[in-house]
Amino acid sequence: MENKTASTKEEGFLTRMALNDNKAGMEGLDRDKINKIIMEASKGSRFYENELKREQQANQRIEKMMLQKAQITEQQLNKAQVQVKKMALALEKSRDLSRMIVHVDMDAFYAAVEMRDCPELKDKPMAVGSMSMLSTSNYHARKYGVRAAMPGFIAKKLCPNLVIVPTNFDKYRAVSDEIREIFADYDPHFQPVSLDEAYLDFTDHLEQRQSLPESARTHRYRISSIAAGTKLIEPLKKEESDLSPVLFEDSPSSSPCLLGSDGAGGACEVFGTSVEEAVREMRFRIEQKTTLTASAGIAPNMMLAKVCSDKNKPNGQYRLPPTRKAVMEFIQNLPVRKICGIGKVSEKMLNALGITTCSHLGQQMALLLLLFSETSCHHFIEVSLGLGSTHIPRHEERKSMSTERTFKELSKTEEQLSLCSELCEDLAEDMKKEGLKGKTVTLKLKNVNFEVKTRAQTLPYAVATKEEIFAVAKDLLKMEIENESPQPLRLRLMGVRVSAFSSSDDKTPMQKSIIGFLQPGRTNCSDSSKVKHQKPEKERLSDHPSVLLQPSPVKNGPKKEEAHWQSEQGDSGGRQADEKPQQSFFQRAHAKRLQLLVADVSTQQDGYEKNMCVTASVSTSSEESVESSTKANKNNYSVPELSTSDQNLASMSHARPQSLTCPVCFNQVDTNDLNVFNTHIDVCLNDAASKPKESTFSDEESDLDPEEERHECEGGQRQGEEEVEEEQLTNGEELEFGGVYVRKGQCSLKNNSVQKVSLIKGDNKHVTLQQPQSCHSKSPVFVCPVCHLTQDTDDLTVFNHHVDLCLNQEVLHELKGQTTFTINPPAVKNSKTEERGLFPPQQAGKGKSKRRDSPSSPPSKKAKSHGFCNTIDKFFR
DNA sequence: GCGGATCAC
DNA sequence: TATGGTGATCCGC
Repeated sequence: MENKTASTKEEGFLTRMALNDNKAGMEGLDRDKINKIIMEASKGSRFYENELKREQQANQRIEKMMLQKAQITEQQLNKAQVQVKKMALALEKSRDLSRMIVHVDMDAFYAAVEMRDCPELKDKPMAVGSMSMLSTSNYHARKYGVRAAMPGFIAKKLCPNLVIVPTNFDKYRAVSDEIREIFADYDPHFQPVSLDEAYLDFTDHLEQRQSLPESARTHRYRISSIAAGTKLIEPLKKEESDLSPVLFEDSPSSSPCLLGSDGAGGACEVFGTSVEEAVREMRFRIEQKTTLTASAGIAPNMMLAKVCSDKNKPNGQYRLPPTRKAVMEFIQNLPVRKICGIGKVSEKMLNALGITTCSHLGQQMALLLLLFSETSCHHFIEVSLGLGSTHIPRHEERKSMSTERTFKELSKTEEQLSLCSELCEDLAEDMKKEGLKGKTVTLKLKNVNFEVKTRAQTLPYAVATKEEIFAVAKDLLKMEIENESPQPLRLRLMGVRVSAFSSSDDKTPMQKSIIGFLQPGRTNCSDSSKVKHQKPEKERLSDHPSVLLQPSPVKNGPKKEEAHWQSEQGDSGGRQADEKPQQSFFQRAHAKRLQLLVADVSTQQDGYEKNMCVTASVSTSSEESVESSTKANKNNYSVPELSTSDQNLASMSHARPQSLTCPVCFNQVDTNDLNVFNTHIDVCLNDAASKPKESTFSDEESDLDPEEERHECEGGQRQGEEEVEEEQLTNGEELEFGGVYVRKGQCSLKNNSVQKVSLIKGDNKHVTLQQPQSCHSKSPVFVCPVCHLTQDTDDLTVFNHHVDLCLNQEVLHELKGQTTFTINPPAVKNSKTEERGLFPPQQAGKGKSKRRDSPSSPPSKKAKSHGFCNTIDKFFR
């Protein structure tokens, strides 16, 4: 019995992890032997157990699907069949066989580059990566079952002689640039998929090619002594590498060289005018330029081209003729797993229905229509007809940016917060390079059992700086820590992602945005103008199993390492994050007010700012330690020193594992439930509204519990500074700045470093900026009066910038007619007409669907802002 | 909008 | 000793 369970488990694991000899160079291997070794190396590990769990989940999905299948009636099936026929007919009508789509894929790219640069590796089994993970392997190693995405230590068991070379992305990027230069000669709008892969549309080139003189289709061999057709395996010498092919260069050699001639140009080869010849020429040029080989597929659409490029790998090409007959024959026995977008799980689900090839897909379409989602079915039916994208999409804007890191178990809160802070810093740096700002921050966690969790929060404004991102990520992390307490979170990976990027307008000056809004009929080319297609009503079983398909490989944006390159290709202009934005009248007026406010406060900030310098230098050094250890060995993450502010954070979260700080009353709210927390804030805001001119600013310490108070006094080293500050403070003094009142805080206790600044808005509601909460806290804590989030900075300029951003967002919302932040009924009323007049219908619709909480709506995060009336007129009155 | 899951490279 | 990082999409809530 036990044996049986064990073997079932092993089968389950192998379903996911076993060698698939799909991959080129993997045919005819001793599968059983290889799988046995993989199993022995994996069994009992946490990874193994997690894979089993996932396998079971997949099986449950299949079971559910099979149950549904059993309930399908003949009638339903017939009806679906009619529908399928209709769909197929429509699709057939739209079939376009006129394009010449090429998919190029470098052979074992990273490994090939390393072999080129280190000839000793040529005859050895080698792989690129680390003992933890391999990126790719050469063909020699593949004979042993060593493949990409396999951990190096297992690969070593399969092939003890395996040489593992660490990755060198700079090098691959450089080679990739060379290849892409060639791609651009055939299709200037080619689409890179990764460093070593791209889709090209050869249609236009072929048209032009017909009238190209033979000389323009003639290319020299890089090394003249090598006869045509043989592979170039010698390493490139420096002086040779500069020899370039004749085509597309202002080459003087107008007359074709004779094959095998030893003249100045060396041996030449003349390429014909057909698509095969053109692709062969491109591959030839790649090889001459880089000494690396590429494979290519030629077909009338991208889906087929991708499959074709795999057909004659390595160093080969395959052309699928552009006829319906040829396409359908090609598809006939093609395993579904070969289709881009159908992965392990989808394959398994389809297999469970008896579908293994694309022709099965066509035969079972009616069934699939009843069992799968509309998106999936659409993809399936297209695949079954051999259809795919016939035009290569232009550069698409990225939708998210993230950074994540795997490390040895990390369980201490302060270390986790510190790491989180670093990830945010790295991410902010990357985002700055592309001038991105996003509204959604997502924290990703993987525990030591390989269980992955994501936690996201969407803000009403876009964030970009480390402080802004960390402010959110930190809260998300703390929440998870608290949820797990008293057990610690035992992490092996942490990641931070920012998405929901603002449109280019949001990144550019406010003035432009406003003008854009006010110009009737002009589309404000923002992300919100790109509205997703509304899904039509589904005509299927209500609870269908879903297969998550990647409808088109091209939809995937560039991988991170290509982002830079992409932006060089694309427009990218005028989007620098450090660009000083032109300010609108509104912005200037408001900024001035804030500056006055901040200047006043900051005269009391010198002490803090000095401390900030210390903090900054500490975190810089810790960044380096991670940076280097990450690059050298990802699994050797060393915990950096905590910055002072992070230590404070850590200790705070330790002291109060179940609480969040209310930005209004500054009491700790004993919950980790955001809804509860929001309700609390709502109550506070209501209180603040009903009790103007007091209470938000409390000059006694009753807000803090005794324990908190004691903590605060432990630090003590800032006493001197505190005293100076106290001298500068006038208790209860209010300063008015154009309708915004600032009341400087007072400190009744010597050691109390609490300094609160109340903004009293036109409607007499108090917004509080909170300064350091405790003596040992070297970084003051600012709570944004607009978004109410703790801003993890003690730099007033940064904080000021953040508040500005928030306010700007609100102004934008106002102008768009999104009235989230107003409580003024008239604003709601007005906005409706504005929506119609000024915005494209989708946008108006979006605003409508998004934020029309009825008055009876329960308190929510969105509602919490209702206490502040940040309408334009109120702000700038 | 969120979270889990799948997929590609 | 040891199983990645980045980006995208889909689906069910």
